[in-house]
Amino acid sequence: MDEPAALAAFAALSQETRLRIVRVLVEAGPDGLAAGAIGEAVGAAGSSRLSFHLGHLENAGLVTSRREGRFIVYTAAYAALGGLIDFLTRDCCQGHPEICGPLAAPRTCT
Amino acid sequence: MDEPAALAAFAALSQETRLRIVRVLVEAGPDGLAAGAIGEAVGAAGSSRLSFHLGHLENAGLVTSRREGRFIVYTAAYAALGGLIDFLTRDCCQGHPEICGPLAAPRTCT
DNA sequence: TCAACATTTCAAGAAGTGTAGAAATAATAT
DNA sequence: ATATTATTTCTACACTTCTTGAAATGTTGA
Repeated sequence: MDEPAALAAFAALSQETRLRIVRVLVEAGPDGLAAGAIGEAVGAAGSSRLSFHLGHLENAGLVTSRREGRFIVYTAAYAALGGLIDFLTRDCCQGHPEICGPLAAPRTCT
Repeated sequence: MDEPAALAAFAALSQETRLRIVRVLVEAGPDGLAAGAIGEAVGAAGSSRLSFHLGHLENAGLVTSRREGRFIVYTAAYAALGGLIDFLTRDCCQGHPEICGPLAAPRTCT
């Protein structure tokens, strides 16, 4: 992930509704979730607002979409999220690995 | 780091000048850098623009400041950056550790 | 105390972002 | 064909953010 992509990702995640969408999609797993279900989960059902935010996230590369019958199913882009984590980690250790200490330790899933 | 703090951090990092400031400060290490030096490094010297962005970053908890004689010295808040990385990592693995795979691997400094 | 330096605060305008409702598109079922 | 369901696109407006220049604040040295 390069700087422009990271900027876009940060901008996408800096909005409550969008951050919620990403979390919901991450929980949903690789199968993804239809727009309607996402809307219900984040409290923006059937609205143009949802489309707006989903579009923003897709633009930033944090989610992908596919049509499935009547539904449009969104999925978290795990690779992009990982790339963002790497970007931050790199930034934080830049030239001074000793500073970050615990940051360089493995992060495990709880 | 909780959700509101993460939102503020993402918002702070979603701006080119501010992202540059953070990178410069991380490189500078724990001694930090005076506002003037930061301004030169990021191409916003002697401007109120710089203050605006530094204030934004400080508000988000990503940098701290202290007066040193005539200078005001800013330092990267490494703990906050680490907290943000943890937040993202947690989000990404939420309920589905097997999904993230490589994300759960140790991140090392290069 | 006065002058110079480093940085911030203030005020105003331009640009960008988020929200809401109505109309448009796409797929399915009758 | 028509109606129904799912979602997006369009338009307009309120709100926030970024930038700029001028004035104010705090610190040091002569």
